[in-house]
Amino acid sequence: MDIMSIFKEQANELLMKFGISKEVERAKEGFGDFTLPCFFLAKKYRKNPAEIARDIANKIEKNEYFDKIEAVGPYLNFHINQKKLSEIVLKNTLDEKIFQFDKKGKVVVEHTSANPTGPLHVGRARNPIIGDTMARILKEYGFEVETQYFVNDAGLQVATLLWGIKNLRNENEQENDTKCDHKLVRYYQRASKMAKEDKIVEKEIRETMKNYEAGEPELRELAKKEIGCVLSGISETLRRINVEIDKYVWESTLIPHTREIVSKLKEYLSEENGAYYIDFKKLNVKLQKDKFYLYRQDGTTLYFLRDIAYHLEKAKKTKKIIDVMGEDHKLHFNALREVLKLLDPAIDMKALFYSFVSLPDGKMSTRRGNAVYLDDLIDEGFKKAMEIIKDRGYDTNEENNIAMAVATSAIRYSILNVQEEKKIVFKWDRALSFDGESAPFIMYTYARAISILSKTEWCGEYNHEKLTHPNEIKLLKLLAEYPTVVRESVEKLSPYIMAKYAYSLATQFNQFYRDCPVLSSDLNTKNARIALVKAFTKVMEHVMNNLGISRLQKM
RNA sequence: GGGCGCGUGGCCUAGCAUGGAUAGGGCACCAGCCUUCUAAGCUGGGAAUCCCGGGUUCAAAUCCCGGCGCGCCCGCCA
Repeated sequence: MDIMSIFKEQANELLMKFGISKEVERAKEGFGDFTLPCFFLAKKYRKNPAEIARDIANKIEKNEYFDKIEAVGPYLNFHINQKKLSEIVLKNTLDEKIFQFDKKGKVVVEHTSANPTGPLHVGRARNPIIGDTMARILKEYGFEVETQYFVNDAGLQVATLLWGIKNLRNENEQENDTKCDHKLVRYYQRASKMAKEDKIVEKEIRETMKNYEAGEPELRELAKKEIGCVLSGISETLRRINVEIDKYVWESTLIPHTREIVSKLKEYLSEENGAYYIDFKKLNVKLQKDKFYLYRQDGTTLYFLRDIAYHLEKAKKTKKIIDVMGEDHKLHFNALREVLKLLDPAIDMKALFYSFVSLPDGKMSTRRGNAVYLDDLIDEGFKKAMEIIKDRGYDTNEENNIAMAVATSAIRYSILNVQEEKKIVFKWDRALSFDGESAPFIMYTYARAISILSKTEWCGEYNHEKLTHPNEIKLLKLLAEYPTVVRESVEKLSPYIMAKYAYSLATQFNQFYRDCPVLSSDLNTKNARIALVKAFTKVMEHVMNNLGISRLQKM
């Protein structure tokens, strides 16, 4: 239930009586709640906007939803009736109607899909954090969400890893890392370096890829074991930052379907030295390039083809598909969408693109070995949090829980708090910020609220008219925004809208906390304030859940 | 060279879609606030040519055109 729109519609209705169909806008802080800038009426009435605003303000009928409708210069400002506001917000939040959204059917959200050649690094981490958060918000909005990870076990990168494991691993080598992703990445790094310098190695890797696609049992076995192991390392890291993937789809399982798909695309195909590509000139689609290769000269499949097969597979489940991808995939995605349009016109594909996370001195790359691993960042955050809480009298178990929750939530938030299309330059102190606009700030605020509730018994009754302090009213208004925030995050496919909301909600609660004592107030005020704190914790729980930020009762 | 995205105090960031009222936050810095619901908090302060130049408009950070800078893409890699 969208509470703010109830008030907005009331305002629009009042204006309809003047023949004004332009909708009111949200007013700036200090100018009421909604406003109608009257400039656009100036020509029609041949009067200056301020005069028009004044005229309307004099004639307009108020109703129970508004206290005051006044002209301020050329603006007509609407002030919401506070009692009506507190009544509606408290009631609908406490009985959870504010969290009810229409059911919207299935959607597949693909995210992360990092090559299983090594540990997740901080550059890659933007994908699961944005993807998982988007999936959570879609769920909240009423979608039935399935998240998927496309496991690239068929391409050149993975063949490089397999070749490396087969040829470079020896029993004398110390493999101190306990996680496979960290243990095996060295072979990938060495093998790709060798392939660059040595034509024979490169040829062998291509041979490996070919044999793997052809289904050679020994290689299949090796891949299943070792890639599976790297992947379990990656998913363990993901779990540490509260990311759970519903389904892993291995690329190699799709290769058998590719022949059939290609036969349907025959009329758009061209051949060059035995390699096949889709010619976008034949599709009459203008992209930055025309040739999208499906098969190599040696007959092995290419990512573009496998991705077509994968998306058709997704489309069997639902036509609504959302891909979370780095901005480097934009051209690929546009081409993919065009091809899928031919194969299944009902497919509704959307993409959430994000820009890269780089290091101050340039790109992060597993292959080049200059990446900051996500596991290391989490460990570092854990240490930092431990340092802060070690003298606060928690037992070891609690300490570990709190420090881990703080570290992982802080990392998630530092990514989510930036608009997706802005690039991020990684800095340790920024990624692990615990003050100001950060997850720990939000978690701390929540813990404060919980602490109040834990110190009192509440009868469940309240008189909403007791809430009159400006910081009570502001908090109520912000709570009322929740459904709008969810909807906007979904419509714009932008989790950061939710992240910004979490911060403003926490900030506003802290203002309330400072000015409006709960437990020491007279009984009626106390009960109303408890209701408000309760409402706040309910909304905040949903917000934190949307963002994948852990909730702590104490910290 | 072409395409896409970004450019806001020392650093980071919101606002830009749908032009409007003092450009909102955070970090860092300075000065304050813990005998009263958790100081990971709160209050106050200094700090901005909204990349540059044109244009549209009563009004431009926001729209249009032209530059500049940065990132990404233009692979029989993914």
